[in-house]
Amino acid sequence: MSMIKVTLKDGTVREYPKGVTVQQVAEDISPGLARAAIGGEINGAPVDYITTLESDVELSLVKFEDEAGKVFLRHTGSHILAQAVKRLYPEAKLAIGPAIKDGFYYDIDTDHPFTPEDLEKIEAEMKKIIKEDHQVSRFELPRDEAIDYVKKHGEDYKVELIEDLPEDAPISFYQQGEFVDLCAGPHAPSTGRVKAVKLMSVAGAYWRGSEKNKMLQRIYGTAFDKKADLQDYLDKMEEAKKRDHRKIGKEMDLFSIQEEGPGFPFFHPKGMVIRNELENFWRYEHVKRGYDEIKTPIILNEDLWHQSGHWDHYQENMYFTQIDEGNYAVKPMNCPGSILVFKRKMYSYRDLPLRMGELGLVHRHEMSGVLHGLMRVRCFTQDDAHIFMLPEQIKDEIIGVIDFVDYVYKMFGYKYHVELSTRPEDSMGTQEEWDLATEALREALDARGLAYKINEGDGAFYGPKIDFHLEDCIGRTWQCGTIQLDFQMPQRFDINYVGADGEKHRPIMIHRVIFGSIERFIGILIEHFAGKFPLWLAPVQARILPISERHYEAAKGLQQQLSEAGIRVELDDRNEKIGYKIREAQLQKVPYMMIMGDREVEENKVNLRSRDRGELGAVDADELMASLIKEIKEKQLPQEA
RNA sequence: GCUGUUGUAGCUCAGGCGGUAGAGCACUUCCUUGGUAAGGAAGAGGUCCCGGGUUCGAGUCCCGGCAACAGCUCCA
Repeated sequence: MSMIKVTLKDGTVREYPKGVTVQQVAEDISPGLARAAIGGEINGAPVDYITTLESDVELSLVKFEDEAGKVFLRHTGSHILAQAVKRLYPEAKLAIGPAIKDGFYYDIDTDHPFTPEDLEKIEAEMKKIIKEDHQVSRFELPRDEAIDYVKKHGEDYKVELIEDLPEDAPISFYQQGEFVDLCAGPHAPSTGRVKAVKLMSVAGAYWRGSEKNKMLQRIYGTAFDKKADLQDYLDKMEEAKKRDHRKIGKEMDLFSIQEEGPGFPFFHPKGMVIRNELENFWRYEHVKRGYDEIKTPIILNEDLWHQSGHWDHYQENMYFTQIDEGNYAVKPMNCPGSILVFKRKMYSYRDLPLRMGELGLVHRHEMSGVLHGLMRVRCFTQDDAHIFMLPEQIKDEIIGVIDFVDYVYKMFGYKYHVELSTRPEDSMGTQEEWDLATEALREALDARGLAYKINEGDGAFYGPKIDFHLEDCIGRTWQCGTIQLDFQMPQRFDINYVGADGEKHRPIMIHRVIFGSIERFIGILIEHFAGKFPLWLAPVQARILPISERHYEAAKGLQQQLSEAGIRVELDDRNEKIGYKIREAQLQKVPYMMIMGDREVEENKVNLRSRDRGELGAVDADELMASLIKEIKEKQLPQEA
């Protein structure tokens, strides 16, 4: 019998007979390890416990707590789900069922719509399957036999999947008990390894992700190897949902979205404070970086949109209107307006780069199903800017914007990831221009050493873009900042500058936003801080809480003093106990509470309580004011106790 | 837009089998003047999302809209 060498992660080498399984190796290394681990990786590629080793390999074992281990387990979870569904609904056809972040799903085609009660039944059946502890085994079939096999079982979707597999790909099946599924693996060794499972929700999903195809039912679930981990996960999700900007927005009375205007948010007084602070900050930072500010109209003649290409490439997202006999459109983007401002006069090459910023209100007809609080709306303010420049200025300008975005996001304590979106199918311009533009963005990213992923075909219709994505409370990511390089609009609008040679030349254009949209950015902001805004953004920065009526006058004096210093302060002179007033202020996430009773009034002090750090003790009124102003000016982030 | 779920007081929610609505919080008034997360009492407050239909009678049953939520697709 021939022997093979298995090199383990720690460098030790062992010899085994050819055909040894990963599980046997694990058992051999340490008796019991096979219970603690779930599979392995060979050269970084995950493999099952049941995988047999045919030649010399480097093997590392995957444990339950590893990310890879969770994927194994959840993949098996999705098979258990499919098995349970087939037991309860034998006519159901299976599509695909992968592991995803935090769980798994399975797409199922059946006329029976799954209700929440059905999910409970299915989950109960899954627990039975887990208890039955079926061994998971793998087998391969030649292509024809594989197709016959799934056809025989009426799994039409699987037929399609096999037909689309590459010619030489092995076609593998996984079996657990009576259930067999086409699957590349890897899997947990047995269904009993899945110790905790929970079905989360059902939703529609198109077969192969195309809305032209039939909509299937997707059941989402999650699985863990310990019951306690599942509970932790559910608790965490519960906790995260408390940060939902829609919930906090209502509780703190920041904004609302009414039935009368789906996707058109209303900003309340306290929400406006945040908006205005952000805009003030935005203006200050833009002036510092050499931007001018403009404002262009919301409604413009239809011809303009023909010229810009929006008519051909963006029409289904636009709102239209009529004025006198003329056709007009509500702007979905600010660029054409900016270009008209550029075109009003002749610029010299000495004026470039010309950076024109605009807090521009745009309207886009988004499909009803995609609206989501402030994150996805139908009218929003882009913190836009268009940079007109010479070809040799491209790289520096892009880098300048990348640094600008980084500066702003870091200031809020955000983590972000970057994507580079390339040419979409519906687009204009030549491939050379697109290649050039894409390459310029790539170079700038590389120059800054930023990691990014490529988002194929997701660019704007006029150019490729760099996208900056921020996370919400439950880990969904939202595109905020973006930098788009555009060779098209300058041509379409025939804009020029006069070069050193006295001739006309075509400038190149960058479209960019930092916040993305003020609305979305506020949504992210709310979830990021869970409503506990830094002092400079807090709608109410301080609340004065007098102990009883006889302290009202001194409290009013302090309120006056703070207001005059520009601090947003409220006085709670309701006839309530101090504990009650503190509770309310705390729930409203007011950064500072100033308690005034006999002691404080007598000594011209306040007893300061911080939202994040609790009681801070008596502070002299003047000192207090100075420290508040400092904290606001420095835009300090909240400090936890 | 598609699939599923939901829509009752300002907010969060109850209302088995059809008989014109209830709780807690918030609000108003009174009592209480209380020192770091809810003092007490009384009161006011509802086109039960909208429009049809069935019925002697619809918050409840049927049909059609609208909106929200989860996901898909699409995007800042």
